[in-house]
Amino acid sequence: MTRPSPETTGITQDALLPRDTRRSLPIALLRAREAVMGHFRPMLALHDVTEQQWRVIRILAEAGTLDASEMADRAFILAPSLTRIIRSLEERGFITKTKDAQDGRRILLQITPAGLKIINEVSPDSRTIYTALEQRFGRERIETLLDMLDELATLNK
Amino acid sequence: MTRPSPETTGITQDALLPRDTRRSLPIALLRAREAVMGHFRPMLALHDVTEQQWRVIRILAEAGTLDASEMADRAFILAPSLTRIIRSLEERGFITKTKDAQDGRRILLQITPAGLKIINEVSPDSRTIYTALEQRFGRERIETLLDMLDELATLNK
DNA sequence: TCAATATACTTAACATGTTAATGATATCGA
DNA sequence: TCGATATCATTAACATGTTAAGTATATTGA
Repeated sequence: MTRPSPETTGITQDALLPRDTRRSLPIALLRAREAVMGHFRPMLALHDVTEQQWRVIRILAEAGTLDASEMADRAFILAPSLTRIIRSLEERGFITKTKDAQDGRRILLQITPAGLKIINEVSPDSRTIYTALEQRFGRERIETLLDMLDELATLNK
Repeated sequence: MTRPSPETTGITQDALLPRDTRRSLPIALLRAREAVMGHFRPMLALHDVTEQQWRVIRILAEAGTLDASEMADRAFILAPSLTRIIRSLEERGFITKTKDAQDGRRILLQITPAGLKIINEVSPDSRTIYTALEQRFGRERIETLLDMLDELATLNK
């Protein structure tokens, strides 16, 4: 995995070139994420939920009632996307949406029995996949990786 | 950062619950990636290029002429997205698109002088941001992280 | 109290992600 | 040689990402 010589790159002013793309942190993060999701996505598709829809109902099951802002934080979904996902999940009967009585700006989200049903259907498959990943990559190393990723994510906070 | 007790989560059947969302590898990868791109995106926006457009012209500058499939591999962009990005970059005069004479299915991509101009404008800013990141996170640790991410991405190949 | 400001969510507009289907060209094999 | 199959790129359709603007409600401070 050495960098090709300038003669083969079509460019010679090496000092002006950006970093080697193959060691780019953003792309490496994308590839890794995609590799991981590649294991989960087909299974989620079988249950007819998208990755983001799954994140939202899963977090609701985990945390109980949440308002949209907190959900956006936890699921790491931007507000405009969340608005659409909430609409879709509500139409499909997986969650309910009510206005907060104390603060009329806030929208409270709650999972429904149908939502819990999906959770119970998907969770075993999800666990199986995750366990296999853990065994292949190593539980310890996943923990290490999670710690590094968290540090990277919170560098400027 | 301990998991809340079941009483506060709205759920009691813990065995059926998915893994703790806060230690989810896909979300952690997303957060980390977003944190990194958060440094670069505003700068790219000033130069009026998206992250993906930047990846494409940067790889073209690095590698010379490439066909669309190879570009998709290297930039980690799916073919349908790449089709649109190529159209946009061609309209803006940053790349040229020609049919391969040997294989009529393939599209050959090449960077233009205008494309190189953008590279030369953006690269210094990009390097500055990356260097700052390296200093804060540690060059060694970035290398370690890149290795782990690469391994994760290639687990099933 | 009330005007200015801030916050929570939504909408708009455009770019990209994702899967499936399609069209065009190459390649393979009987 | 030619039909079956594979490969490359595009299109279609829908979901999400991203930034900016808009709407409604809360909060603040003179």
